Amino acid sequence: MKRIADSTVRRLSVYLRFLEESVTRGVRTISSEELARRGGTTSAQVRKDLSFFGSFGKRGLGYPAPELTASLRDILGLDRAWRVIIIGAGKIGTALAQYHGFKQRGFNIVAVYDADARKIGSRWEDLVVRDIRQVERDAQHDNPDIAVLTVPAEEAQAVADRLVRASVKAILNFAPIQLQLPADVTVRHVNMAMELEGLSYALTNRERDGDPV
Amino acid sequence: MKRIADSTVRRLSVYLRFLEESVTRGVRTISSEELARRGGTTSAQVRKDLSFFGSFGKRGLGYPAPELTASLRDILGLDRAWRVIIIGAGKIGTALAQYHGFKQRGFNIVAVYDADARKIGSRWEDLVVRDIRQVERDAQHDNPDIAVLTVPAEEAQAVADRLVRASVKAILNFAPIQLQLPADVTVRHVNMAMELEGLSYALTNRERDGDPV
DNA sequence: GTTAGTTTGTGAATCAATTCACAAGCCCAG
DNA sequence: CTGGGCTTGTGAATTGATTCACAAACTAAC
Repeated sequence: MKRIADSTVRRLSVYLRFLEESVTRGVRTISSEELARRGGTTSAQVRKDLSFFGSFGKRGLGYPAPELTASLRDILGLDRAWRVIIIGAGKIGTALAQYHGFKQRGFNIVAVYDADARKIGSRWEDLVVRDIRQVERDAQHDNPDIAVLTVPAEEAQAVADRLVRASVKAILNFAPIQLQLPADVTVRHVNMAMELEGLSYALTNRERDGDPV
Repeated sequence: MKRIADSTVRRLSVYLRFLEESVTRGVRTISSEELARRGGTTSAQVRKDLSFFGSFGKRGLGYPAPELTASLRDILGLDRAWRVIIIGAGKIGTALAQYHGFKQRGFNIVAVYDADARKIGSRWEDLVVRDIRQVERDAQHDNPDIAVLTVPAEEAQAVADRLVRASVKAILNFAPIQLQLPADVTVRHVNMAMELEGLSYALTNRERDGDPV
């Protein structure tokens, strides 16, 4: 199979969310045009994205919503539960750990870690904050699939190195630095400072880039 | 001036962060090669990105770190303070409101809104949670530049419409839906569910896409 | 002042993503 | 069971982003 672009996978996620909502509303069939409108793209793009994975629609009719939903869940690997650990029991880490939307979508938080002795041992719902230094050892029986990194930028690389030693193959990084990692580890970045700066740029250069004010 | 790609602006942000750190360490000069290594890209890419905005380096030597930092701050519009409002006083909104890194970088939170009567009126640091229904009126004197949207997906579009009426021109959207907005409003998305699903896809299809396991 | 060694800035070339455009296939009405 | 009206699936064309590759410009050493 051909390599699928990141941007394609992102869009599948967007389609899936809208599809799930449509299915609960009882929608049976949906067109690429409708998916495009709600996904902020074009119908050709939707059809091309889906065509990488197969032929899901009926000409003249559209896509069967429940079946397409199931196919996308399968493609994205969402029909199993993933074991997630959170590193960093600060503001963001806390908010994420308490957010139940993750578990609902199959991302189960199995442990929380921190380096701060004052936080280690404290309890959150049914989890106890553990010492980051035991993550390599813990990983041998916990087998975490995904690590969410919410530590300060200065510590992020060192923690990431630990995670690599613990055989974690996927990292969601909230620290505003580019992690240096082996090629078999997948990283996604969530960088609010970067997004805000992007907005700052857009506001500052509005005229330049041709948006009518 | 030519339209600058989003991906370019994102990278400038990354370069800036590393440059600021380098300057505090006393670094005087930095090469495109070094910026590339720390920014997860190539030296040609760094030079091309910077060349859209001018000629900042000296051949044979590299870029003067303090001057380049200042230029990037200027390009990104970071030499002024931006007025930010947060909509949604839930877990994420709370975490963001309390995060002082924003103010440090010139993004001042001037108000927090919610629709829930139980939250309205409660105090956070020096802010009082306001009723979302007054955002249009408040905007006339508060003049917010950027709105951070941390409300449930179902409400996000309705709130975004309010923000448009309040003349907000930039939105940072944490809700997992694609907002429909006029062309003169810039949106950036932070979608953790999407990023996690991207990791799920990568883990599921690891072999396919050629990463040695 | 000359030379060796660097590193930038940038057109040209390549690679990747998106859009176009239309044949093929399906539904439904009559 | 036939024709009109839609919508998919997909090569081809286009647009956009990245990488290549090298002349130009600088430093430092002698």
